[in-house]
Parts: sequence; structure tokens; C-alpha cells
Amino acid sequence: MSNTTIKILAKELNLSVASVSKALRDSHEISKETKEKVLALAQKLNYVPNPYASSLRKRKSKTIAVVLPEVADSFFSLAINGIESVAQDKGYHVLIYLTHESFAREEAILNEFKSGRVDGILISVSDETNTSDHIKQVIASGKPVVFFDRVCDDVEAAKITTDDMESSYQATHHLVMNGCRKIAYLYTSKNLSINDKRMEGYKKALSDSGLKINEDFIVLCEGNTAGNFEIIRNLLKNKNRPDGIIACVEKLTTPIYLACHDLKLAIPDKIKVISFTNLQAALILSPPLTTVTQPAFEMGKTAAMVLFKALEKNNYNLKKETIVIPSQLTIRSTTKKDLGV
Amino acid sequence: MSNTTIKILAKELNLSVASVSKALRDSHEISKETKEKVLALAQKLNYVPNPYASSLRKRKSKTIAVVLPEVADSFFSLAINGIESVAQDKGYHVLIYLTHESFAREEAILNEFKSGRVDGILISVSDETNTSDHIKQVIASGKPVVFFDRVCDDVEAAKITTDDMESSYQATHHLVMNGCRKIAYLYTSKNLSINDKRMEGYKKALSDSGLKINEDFIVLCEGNTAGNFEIIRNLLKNKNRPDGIIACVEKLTTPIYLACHDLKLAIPDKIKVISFTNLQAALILSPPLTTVTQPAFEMGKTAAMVLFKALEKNNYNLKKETIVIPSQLTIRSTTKKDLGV
DNA sequence: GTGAAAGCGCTAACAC
DNA sequence: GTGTTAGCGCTTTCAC
Repeated sequence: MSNTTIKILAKELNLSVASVSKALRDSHEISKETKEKVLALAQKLNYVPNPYASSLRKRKSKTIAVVLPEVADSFFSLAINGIESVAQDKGYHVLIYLTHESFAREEAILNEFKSGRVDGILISVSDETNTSDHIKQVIASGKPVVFFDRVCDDVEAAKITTDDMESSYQATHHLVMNGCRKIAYLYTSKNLSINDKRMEGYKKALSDSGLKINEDFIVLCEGNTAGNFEIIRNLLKNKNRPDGIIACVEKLTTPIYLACHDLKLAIPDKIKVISFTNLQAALILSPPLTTVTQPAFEMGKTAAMVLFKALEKNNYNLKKETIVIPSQLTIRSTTKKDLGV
Repeated sequence: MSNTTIKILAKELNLSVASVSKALRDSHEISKETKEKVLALAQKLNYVPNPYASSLRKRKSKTIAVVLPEVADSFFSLAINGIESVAQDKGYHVLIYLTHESFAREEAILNEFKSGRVDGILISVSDETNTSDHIKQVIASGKPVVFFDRVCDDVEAAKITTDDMESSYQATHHLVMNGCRKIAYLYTSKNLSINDKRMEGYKKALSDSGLKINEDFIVLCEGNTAGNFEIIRNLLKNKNRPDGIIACVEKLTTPIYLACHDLKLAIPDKIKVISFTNLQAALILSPPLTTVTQPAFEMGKTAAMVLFKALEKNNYNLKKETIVIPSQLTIRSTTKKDLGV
């Protein structure tokens, strides 16, 4: 049991707890010899400070919270990597919370942050979230909040996003340029502002190309692959089926491929496909997938850095930082132009 | 600022802090009316207890740590999901730490756990880890540790693993049954016990089938995809190249496909492939990949459940729980038997 | 049924 | 340079 406390060190060395505490923190008030003695004994007795005692006293927890919809998605995995890398660097601890896209959970989780458990919050909201009081309350309680990827537009806080509108526009435009005339847009949530933006980019690109927007081709998918397979299969088995698909979420990729395969619709000859995803495996799919790749690691890292900026200075005004990191359209085989015909 | 404390509630209600504390915790010593008054005010003032004050006093943090090599891997993502689901259920918080396969980091991280920051630890060790003093010390400090997937054999603690030896045996056997005679085994770490077991299964399957073990076909890969591509390409461009590959790590999948493609080696006609991976996309690869699928979510969940068992009873003897959850060989096209010749 | 008092381990003013 | 004191917010005896 490494129950060594400052008190024990103090007694052992015939010093006061205060002096030991100061020595441990390398205070200039303490003589070199004392410091050395203290450090030596601390080492010997394997002293590890109790973080909560110190948190209580200093009103700083040295920990941040990361609130995510889920983690089984290449985007969020990479984002966590980015976040964790800077947190570790700064000596901070990171608590992770998954909302599983439930607003109720998100609310309950955020509510706890009004206490001193964390010094700041990084959040990508659930797709059920269309109110933001829970977040505003946390901010009002004095904790900096940084949104990344999925933001709440009506909250004044730092926001790290990617250029959803533009990249979707580009993706759609790419399909048009490669011969698509009937492009479907697949999404999974009505609430998310990132979805609004992606859909806007899609629609704008169609308009700019003189193509009509067909509401039947804008289809709302759901949570599980099996259900989505059916939805997509239904879309594609029509005589008047789309000749291009944009999937604005990674998890739609598998059902799209499966549905095309099932219907013997050759990609890219009969139908072209683009997904928003960071899956490395995109390049070994059959055929290799054209993707909109988000700067996931970068976004996580940036979000964390902005949060630490707010944590380090008490200058909360910096919170309105809005950083947009561009996504990249990576062109592979699923959008290859028909050569012959 | 939601700085409401018990003290404030007490003053407001003309009660003692002790009574308020008890009321909040629904103690039977407190009258119904008092409880109601307290709860009502707490609600009104948006009281959120300071977790660290309570941790300090109760010597319980209600948080656990999850230490992982990385998170950008389908296995670990799914495992986190499993862990988080039970933690949230139990009202626990989860701190996440990534070692990035560095022993030094793992050591530093574990060292902090001797303090009261966490009540217990879930760990999958880094591939550099071949000493376990840092873990033993944490256990000695009174914190339960549960290993999952990557364990330290010489530490007495609960271990949740999958049947690495058997599943590797099966995978190899499957290749042999489908006509492979020269099977390569690709791995990324010399230290990991799971690798030893997988390699053992591979070797045993070869021996049992009367095949010779060719050390040139047991190849150590590295961290990045580009490097691995070269390594695998070199392996496969030999005249005496393997006719089957087992990749014991997810991230080797992409370079294998790329190398085969580059060398125009048709899968499965010229070479058959099996990977240890939980990637959903395995079934839409070109061609769909035969995989050893680990029960990632289950393992995470089970590990967490075992940890909570230890946390709830003080019966630490339960710690020697060793649970093996079987993996599954999912047969797809990359191991399809040659029909014609 | 309620309250006073002590203390978890640490830090920060302020003496000396 | 070192020690004394007080207190962060909460829980827990033990009185009353």
C-alpha cells in the first residue's frame, strides 16, 4: 500500500507538512539540502501525491472531459488520438464519455461537469441534440467548452470544424463532372448542423450544375447496417435509380457496397459512390472508395490545444475561436468516369 | 457559477452541514420533510456535489482507468465501448490513457495510479512491455488490475483474453485445408504473449498437417503501412513465395492487399489471406476478407464487469479470474479453395 | 432526528 | 528558510 502522504514524509524528516509540500513543488523558499532530503525520501517511500486533495484545494482538477457520440468510427478514434496526445503533453488526464447518440445521456453527463470534476470539456454533440441549455449551463458554471466536428450553432464557444459545405459541394461536383446526373444523398440525422451543411453543399452543387434536386434521392438512413441495407437496396432497385451516391457518414459505406453487390450494380460503371470516412481500408475496398477524408487527428489536436489555451489564460474571450480545417477529397475508383459506352 | 455547496444549502435552510449531507444521501436518520426541503433547494440551486471532496473523504474515486496501446484499431474501439457501457451503468467515470506502444509511457501512467486517482485499472499492455514491476506495484498499492487481450503472464491478476492459440490454429488449418502449403505468418511484436500464442497455434497447425516450418515465412513487420508494404512485397516477389498469409494484426491488412495488387498476385487464386481484425469493412474488401474476429466488445465488457466485482466486494481473491472468450473464424473469399486449376 | 467536531491530503497566507 | 494555521467540500462518528 503506497499510502505515503506528506504528513508521513514530514514526520520522518522532522519537518512541517508545509515545508515538505513546498519542497516537493520546488519552491524557492526552501533550501537546497531540504529539497534533496525530501525528494530522496519521497522517492524511497514511493510517494505519489493524492490528486484529489490537491484538486480540492487548488480548485483545478488537471483533467478534461471528452464527450463523444461513439468511438467505433474512424473519425472519433483518430480525434481521441489527437486529443490524448496534447493532454498527455500538458500533464492532463482525460475522461471519456459516450452518449451513444442519446440526448438524455449527454444531458446527464454534462450536468456533472458543473462540479469540479473537470477543468474543461471537448464535445461533439449527439445527433439527437437540438437544444443547448445543458451546454450553456456548463459554460455558465465557468468551464470552457470546445466543440469539435458536431457543434451547436447557437452556443458561443470555440468550434473546431471541417469545411462540410465545401467538401460536400466538391464531392457532388466531382460526381457531376464524371457523368452523374441523378445523385442521391444519404444521411443519418436530421438535427446535426454538419448534416445541414453537407446537404447544403450537395444541393448547391446540383443547382450550380443545372441539375434538379429530387427529394426522393435524399434519404434518411438509420442506426444499423441491416436496416440501411434494405433502405439502400430499395432506393437502388427502382427503375429510376440514382447513378451516384454521396454517403455523409462512414457507417453507410458497407450497406451501400452490399446493396450494389446484391443488385449486381457495378461500381463505378452503373453507379458511383463517395463516402465521408477516414477508414484506411477505403483503398482496398472493391473497388477502392473515393472519400471525403476529414482531418480527424488534426481536429482533435486543435480542439484540445484551444481548450488548453483557455485553461492556461483566464482570458475566456478567446473562446469564440472558430477554426475550420479543410477536408480532402481523395479520388479513387468508385467515381471513375465511364470511358467507353 | 454553480458553486453551490452543502454549506450554502445548510445555511439557507438553517440546518447543519451534516444533516444536509445525510439528507442528500437519503439517510434513514433524516425526517422525510427535511429531506424534501433539502432536495428541493438542491434542485433549485442546481447543486452538484464536488466529487473530489467526497473522494478524498471516502477514499473512493468512482473512476477507473483504461490503459491502451492505441485507439485507432477496431479491436480497441469496440473494447472501449464495452468498458464504457458497464462503467456508465455503475456510475463510474473512465479515464483513458494511450501508451502508443511505449513502455516508458505505460510505466509513467501506471505510477500515477498508486495515488487515489482511480479505484481500479483495465489494461492491455504495450508491445514493448516485457517487465511487469510497474503493474505489480500498482496491485501492491491495493488497486485491482484486470488485463484484457494483451496480458502479462507473470502477474497474478484477472485476465480476459481470447483463444489466440486455438483461433490461430484454426485459421492456419483452414488455409491448409484449402490447399495452402507455404503459409507465411506476419506479426508486429516480439514481446506480446498474444503473439506467442498465435504463432504457436500457427506452428502447431503446420506440424499437425505435416508441413515444415519455414522461418523465412515468419516475418516481423513494423509500425507504418508504407514500411510494411515493402516488407510484404519483398516476401511475395520471391520465386519461392508463400501461397497463404496469416496477419496477426489488423493494420497489416492494407499493405497485404496493396502488395498483392502491386505484384498482380490474385487473391485467393495465387495467394490466400486471413487477418485478425474486427473491421466491418472486411466484407466489402476486394475480395472480401476471411478474418479471425475477436469478441472485442464482449472482452471489454467482461473485463469491466470483473473489475467491478473486485471493486464491490473487498474479496480480492477473485482477482485470479481468467476468462477466455473465443474468437471466430469468419470465412469469406480470400481463402476460397481453387476449384479448377 | 439533528448537530458539533474531526479529518481525508494538500496548499496558501502569514508569521517567525 | 521553516512552521503555524486555516480551509478546500464532504462524510462520519458521536453527542444530544
